[in-house]
Amino acid sequence: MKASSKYNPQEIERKWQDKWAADHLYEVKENDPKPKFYALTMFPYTSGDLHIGHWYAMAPSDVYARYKSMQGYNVLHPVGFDAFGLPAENKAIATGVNPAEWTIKNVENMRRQLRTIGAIYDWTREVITCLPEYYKWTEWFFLKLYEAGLAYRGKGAVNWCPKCQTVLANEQVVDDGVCWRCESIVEKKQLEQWFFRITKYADELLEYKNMDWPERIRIMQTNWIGKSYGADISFGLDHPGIVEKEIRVFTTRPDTLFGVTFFVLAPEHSLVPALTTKDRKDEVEAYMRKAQRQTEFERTAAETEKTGVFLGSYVINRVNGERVPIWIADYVLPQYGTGAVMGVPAHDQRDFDFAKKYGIPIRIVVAPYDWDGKDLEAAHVENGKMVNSSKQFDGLDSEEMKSAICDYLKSKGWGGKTITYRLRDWLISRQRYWGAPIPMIYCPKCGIVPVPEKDLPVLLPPDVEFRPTGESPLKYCESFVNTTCPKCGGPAKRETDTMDTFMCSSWYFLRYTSPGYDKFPFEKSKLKYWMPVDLYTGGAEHATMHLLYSRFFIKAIRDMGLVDFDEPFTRLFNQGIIVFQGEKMSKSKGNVVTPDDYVSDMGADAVRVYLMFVGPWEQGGEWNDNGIVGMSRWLSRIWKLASLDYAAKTVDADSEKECKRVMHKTIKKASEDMERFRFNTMLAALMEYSNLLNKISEAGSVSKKTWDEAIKNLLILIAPSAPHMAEELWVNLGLPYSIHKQRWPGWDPELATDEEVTLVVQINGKVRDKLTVPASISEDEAKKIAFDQERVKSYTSGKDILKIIYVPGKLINIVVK
RNA sequence: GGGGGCGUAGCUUAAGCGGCAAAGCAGCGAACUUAAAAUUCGCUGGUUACGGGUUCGAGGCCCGUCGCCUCCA
Repeated sequence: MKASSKYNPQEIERKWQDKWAADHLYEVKENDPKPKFYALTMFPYTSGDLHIGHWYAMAPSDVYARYKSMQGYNVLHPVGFDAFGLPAENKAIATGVNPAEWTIKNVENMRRQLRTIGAIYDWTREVITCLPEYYKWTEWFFLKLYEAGLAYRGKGAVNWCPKCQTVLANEQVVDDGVCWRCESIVEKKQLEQWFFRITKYADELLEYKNMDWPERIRIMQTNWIGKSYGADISFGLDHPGIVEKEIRVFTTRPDTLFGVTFFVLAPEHSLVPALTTKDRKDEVEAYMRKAQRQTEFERTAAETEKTGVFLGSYVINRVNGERVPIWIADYVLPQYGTGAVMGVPAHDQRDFDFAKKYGIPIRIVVAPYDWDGKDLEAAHVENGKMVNSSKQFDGLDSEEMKSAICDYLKSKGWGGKTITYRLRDWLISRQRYWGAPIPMIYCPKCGIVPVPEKDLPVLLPPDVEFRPTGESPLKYCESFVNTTCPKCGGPAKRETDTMDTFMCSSWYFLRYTSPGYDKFPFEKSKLKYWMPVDLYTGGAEHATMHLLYSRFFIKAIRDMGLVDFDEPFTRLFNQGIIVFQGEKMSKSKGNVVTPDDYVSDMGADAVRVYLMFVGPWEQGGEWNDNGIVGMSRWLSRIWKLASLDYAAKTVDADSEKECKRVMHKTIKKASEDMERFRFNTMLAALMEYSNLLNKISEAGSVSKKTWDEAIKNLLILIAPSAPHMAEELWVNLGLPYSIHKQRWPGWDPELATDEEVTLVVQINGKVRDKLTVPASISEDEAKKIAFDQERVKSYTSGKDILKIIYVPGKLINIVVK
């Protein structure tokens, strides 16, 4: 039984992975009397290699899933691959290798790497989004969204990435206006594209119904949706040669309407050429060209100086009949609101700077409550009392003014209260090959016709030519493009754009519930059993992309009657980032840590345990080669402890008690830390526990029975974290296979509390003595003992005792003078 | 510029309520060894970023400064 005295992870890890698989130990069934728990980790993109970041996402979530399973839940913890996407296609363009081949090869490698983690993945449920059996249903969902009026074709200024040769959704343009994937500067293009009507759900997306999500992510989504209350206001236009008689603006500050002293259009605004007077023409055109060259970020950043040009013409502020000069300025963007804003320098800092620069009057209409009548040094953006706004409104508080002016505008037909959102509809067309085809047909007679359901999937043609220009090969694939109209049977052309891969990831968690089902995207009864996801873990970078899209998707199909819940992910948790040498790991910096070497060297259990120990999971941590060695040594010490032939020598009651007490304390601590994902502190507690057991083993101070129980619990507590080692030691002790089917232990609160405590005695806040007393000691008794101490007497004799502070179980502080 | 978070031993992190500043690694020493590695035992290591305040008592609370991260503009 004690044959293998040395910890040899290479040998046992492989052995148990094979045995668990052969025994179908982790395959999950729905007909289980235990309560269900769906623990999901964001599936990886098929980049080809599993790096340490993947491990950091997957190993701790596996620990938690295992813990839930030992607690008596029927746990679904699946894995799959996000397999469509640009890198595969770029590879094809560069090297000629087929994207499907490249991807599947990567899947195979990553699958092999994933198996080394030793997770409880049920591999029978694996999902790969680029396989026809999966993307058939992605297309099917597109058709359903189209039928529901949630997918439409629209024209607009879109984000175009010149390097990826495709359009991007707003969410996919990050930081300084660059592509989220390749960091090229994004350009604007006018194109016809497919959109999903996510804005229809803007309000419901702000509800976060029954969602236990980090505040941070909710704030990011709320900011992204950007609901703002304000007013829509019409300004009069009377210009020879222009049919329009008004320009409308949106503002969140209708209360400042009487303070308007200039009016700004985006340089791209369609009325700009007509509104430009002859003498201003050259200057205006030069300015428009300059604006075009700048990125959105450069134009709107707070640091860049605001510039503009007067057009020479005017709008009418209807509430006071004033002629307001029209300017163009690059800080106004055509795609936000109406591409026009009213300039109120007294109450908006950007407008203030602009007015100062060009000598435009600054008129105060919202007076600060303590205003002395002097000019402002900076814009007054807070509330105040209305002035200079006609008799009807002067004296109102600016908050009251907001609704008063809106009512007034409405009564005159000049506008009124309105709500706007920053959120735009989700642009899902991609001019690329490696994605799920959009199942639509263009017929010269019938127009846009959806592919009938029975003809799904629209398959990607395997034999296409990848051009170095980056253009989609589908456009030039005759056999793909040319088809017949399902309505009239005449010749027609297929849509050659494919779907944004975020569409694939908006429903993959549904597919895990019904592996291989071919009549529908999921089996309704199984979906009903598992969904919603109880715990979803992954990186925070998906806050306004994947996580928002998935929420929209579920709401959309709920309204079609396909599911009966409102939100896909009940609890969300974001792990932090593992850095190396103080920097985020990236291929370009060449500081990527590959887990494979560490796994073959020290074992998967050591890597798992180390990643759990580097810091709180949500915070991430620093990868350090020395650190993992320490963890590996600790596992070796546990190996030794659990393998040694324990013999009781001098059994004493105190040691027995202490052993049991620490055991119960450790169970308590480990359970509580598990619930909070504080794996690092859980392991610290397990270390202290194993250190104690080590001392006991040398002294032989507890009975064999107590020892066996202590070791048994140690192994169970470490089983989720180091599953291979725990299983091997468990079986070696002759205990019934498998440790992973054992119940997580409970603790006895009475046994977990200390019988004796150390009471600190302070004089004037300084520690002067320490007493060991029974935990149940009364206040009077404690004080009496404290004052009996010689050390205490030496500090108190001859002095006045002003105050005694007693904190039960902690300290006595005697204040003397 | 605004919101949020963080700053504790050389490194990575602990200290639910304000109440003994801890652990792992690294470092040093010892045992074992011909020697080393490995292992075991022991030790060292602190102005809790800085400056003020509240309190009997502050790593924690309040105010200010500096540095880093993050979201928004």
